Amino acid sequence: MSVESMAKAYEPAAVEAKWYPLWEQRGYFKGDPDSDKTPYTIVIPPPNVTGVLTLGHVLNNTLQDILIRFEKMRGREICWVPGTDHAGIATQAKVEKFLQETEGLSRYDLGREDFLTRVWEWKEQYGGKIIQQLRTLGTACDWERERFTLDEGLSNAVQDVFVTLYEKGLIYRGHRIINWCPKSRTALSDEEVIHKEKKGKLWHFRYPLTDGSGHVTVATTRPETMLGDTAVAVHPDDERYTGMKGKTILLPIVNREIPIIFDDYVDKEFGTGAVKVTPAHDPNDYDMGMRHELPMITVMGDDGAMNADAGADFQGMDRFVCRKAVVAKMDELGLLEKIEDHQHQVGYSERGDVPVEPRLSEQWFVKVKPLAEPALDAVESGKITFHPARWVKTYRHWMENIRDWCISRQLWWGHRIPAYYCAGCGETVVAKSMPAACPKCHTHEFHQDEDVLDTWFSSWLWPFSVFDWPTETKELDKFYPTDSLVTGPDIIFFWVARMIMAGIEFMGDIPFKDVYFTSIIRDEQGRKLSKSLNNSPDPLEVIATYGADALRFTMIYISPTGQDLRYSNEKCEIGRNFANKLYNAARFRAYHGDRTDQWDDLSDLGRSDLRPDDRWILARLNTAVQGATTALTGFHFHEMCHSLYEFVWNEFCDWYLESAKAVLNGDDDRARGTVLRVFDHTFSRILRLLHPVMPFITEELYHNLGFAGDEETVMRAAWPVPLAAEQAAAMGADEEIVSQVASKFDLIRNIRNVRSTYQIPPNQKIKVILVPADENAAAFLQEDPASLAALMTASEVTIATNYESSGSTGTAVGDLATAYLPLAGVVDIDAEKKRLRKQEAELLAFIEKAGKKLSNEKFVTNAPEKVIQLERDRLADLREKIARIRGRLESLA
RNA sequence: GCACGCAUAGUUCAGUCGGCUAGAACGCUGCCUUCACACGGCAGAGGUCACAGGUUCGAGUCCUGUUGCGUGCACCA
Repeated sequence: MSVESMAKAYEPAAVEAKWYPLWEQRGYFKGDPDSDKTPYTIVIPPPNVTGVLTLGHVLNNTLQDILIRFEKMRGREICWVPGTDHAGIATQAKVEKFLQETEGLSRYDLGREDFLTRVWEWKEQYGGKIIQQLRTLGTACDWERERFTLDEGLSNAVQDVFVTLYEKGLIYRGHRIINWCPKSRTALSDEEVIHKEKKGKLWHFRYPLTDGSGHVTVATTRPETMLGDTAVAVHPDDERYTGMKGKTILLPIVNREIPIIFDDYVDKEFGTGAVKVTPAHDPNDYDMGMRHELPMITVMGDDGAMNADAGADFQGMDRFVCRKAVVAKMDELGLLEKIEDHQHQVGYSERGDVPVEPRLSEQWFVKVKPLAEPALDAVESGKITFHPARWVKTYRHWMENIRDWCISRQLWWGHRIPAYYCAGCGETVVAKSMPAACPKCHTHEFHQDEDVLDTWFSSWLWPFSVFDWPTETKELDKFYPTDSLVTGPDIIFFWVARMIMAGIEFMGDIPFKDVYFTSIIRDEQGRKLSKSLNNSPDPLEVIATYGADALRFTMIYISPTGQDLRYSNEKCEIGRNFANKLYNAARFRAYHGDRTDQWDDLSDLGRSDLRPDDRWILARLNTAVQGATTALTGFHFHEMCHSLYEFVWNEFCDWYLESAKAVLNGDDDRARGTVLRVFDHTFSRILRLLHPVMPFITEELYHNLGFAGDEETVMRAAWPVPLAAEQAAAMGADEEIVSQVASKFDLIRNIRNVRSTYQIPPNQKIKVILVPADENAAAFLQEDPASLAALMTASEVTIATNYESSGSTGTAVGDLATAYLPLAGVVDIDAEKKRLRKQEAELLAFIEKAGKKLSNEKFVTNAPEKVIQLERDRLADLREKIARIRGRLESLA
């Protein structure tokens, strides 16, 4: 590609639009079950079919894409299965709202069948938007395998599982108190209830004793439930109430006679020590009700309004309206003793965002304890690894205290429960299809259970249902168990734990080996992103402004390990600027001609063929390759981005590229060729290392610089491996060169500092005389004076054993040498002394510290020899350097 | 209440096994349209590693406690 056709700044839009369709068409993302390669599989956490791309998805899917592309380059047969979740409540609510707004119809107007037809229509038209949006991000998903949790195959798996668990006795139907969402009018699982800290009131009511001998004061946060009270409970040891044994209470307003019961559950210290008991509307009261065989009176309907059993005065009232009415009535009756402010936790429906109502009803449950035990063991034993590991504790706590999972939902959108009830005798038959005849009464008439299943009852099967389980497909054989799961810690119970249970139960094997929990994204003020705060940036806009690569890189670069991530759009400048840096390094390369022929393999090059700076960059590249590989295999994405960023920017561009100019702008063709080979070799590796994070620009530049053929891709290039130790040694790309060149850069920096002090224009070339600190330094500096001159912007670099400065001369004291800069008329003796004295003071502080350490006998006797020697060497170096500074100061005096 | 996490430069964060002068980005100061890049370069300023103890030759790092912030779980009506 010609330099002229390359714009000065990188423009990602066209590049990104060009590559994605090519990748997809050429089938680079396809997972082949017949391949001989070791598979590497990821199943996407299926986003809601109603969803649009959020930053959370960007982070999550970028991480998966990094793993997939990394493992593909490492030679694995990759398979990343995408798809969407039917998201029961969310989708049903969304379509209901849509129908209400567009046609003024409710789901009841349409009826179940027609409503479902409309939801499917809606799904076809508007659903799965996010699937298209993910392509914009560059994700290497195997789109031909896209699945939907409500498609035919997955529904089959769901039914199969339901029937199996029922037959094993792990699914049962029971009359229990469950969490009810009055807005969505459905049961919820415990996990779908969010506890919010709320300021409330504690009302103290007087409940008169039936015999007229006084009253008991009860405290409640929920006055409306008193209409369903069937007892008052006190602690058996509470002396205040010992005389109440056998007595009853005449429940005010309702005028129902209810017993006083004695139960350990009651806390004597709280409130008045007496609790009103409403078994149908409180889980604890329900337990007491069961223990004491109390009647259970439901006083509310499914919409949260009071029913007939609440009494004619309250029937039809909303629960919160009724609360006020009951308090007013009690006050009127003179039975309201006092009202206290009370801070407490109120359970809210995750989806409906209204307080949940504990409600007694007939629901289906999964008995999870037997499933949880092996699932806990899989994580504790290390068969499954969590990253970061601390989530294991959270997981363990939940698994050890797990309660049965309420799986029935009073919705229409979802997998219908495969239970059939005989019209004749009421017999329940659980089967994948409507039974032909009742096994008991031989009736042929059945009706299917009206309820559908919790959405998570299909997603927990996702890692194998996407491969058409229970059919024994070759995909299932090849790609299960999957390798890594990337997801948010917020769904560890909803999804991760349950997938582990299902995998072990139905496949007999764990569903994945590693689980990486992503950061939670917050805005700059640390608030969670939410629609209502209007602080959720639209990733598509960000991509349009900065590019997908920039967004991807930035997200990973700024996400701290295992903590929340603070995001703002401006931070995408990090990724954009970095992409631009890479692009311009490529542009620089293009100025200097076509790709070299032997760019990939440098094994013919020996130490003497290479300049110190070439050897240095090859050694640093080795470190970068090792670092990136270790970081990625350990799921340290953030670390990988930081180290590559620094390598590319601070080492490759700031130093190597500048040093290369010394040769490239010269006229030694052989030397030019070698430097270009080293450049091409290093830059091609940089592009490969960065490809998983920044797929578009790396592919573009890999082609532009001729590293890939027309039909090829950087995706199929091998992941870089460090040089073998012998080869690195033969090339002189070793520790010694790294340390020498670091010292050289220190010297150059010192010289630049002098230039800066005297405001020498950056392009003005000056004479530099170097007096090396010792013979090694002298030999090293002699090796490549050209790069020294280039990096110092020197007209002439003289290496001398000593130098008698005369007149106006600046001095730079570095590790390798003292540099003299004859600068006629600009050097200020006082400024010069000041600068040197500052350097002297700094060194002195370190010398004292090191001296103290070494004169400490305990240090010398206890510390490892290596550490002591290091300290001695350091002290010697510091002393040598400070002597040079002092010498110079004397000569200035 | 229980559990987990966090506290390092103005800000957001790195800092591996305890060991060389604690790093980066953004921001800040000065110089520079220089030949890949002003989405840039060069030079620089900026730190009581929350606090108090302890272990150690040596602590940002390990231990104990304190304070502050955050998250998860939990039936206190």
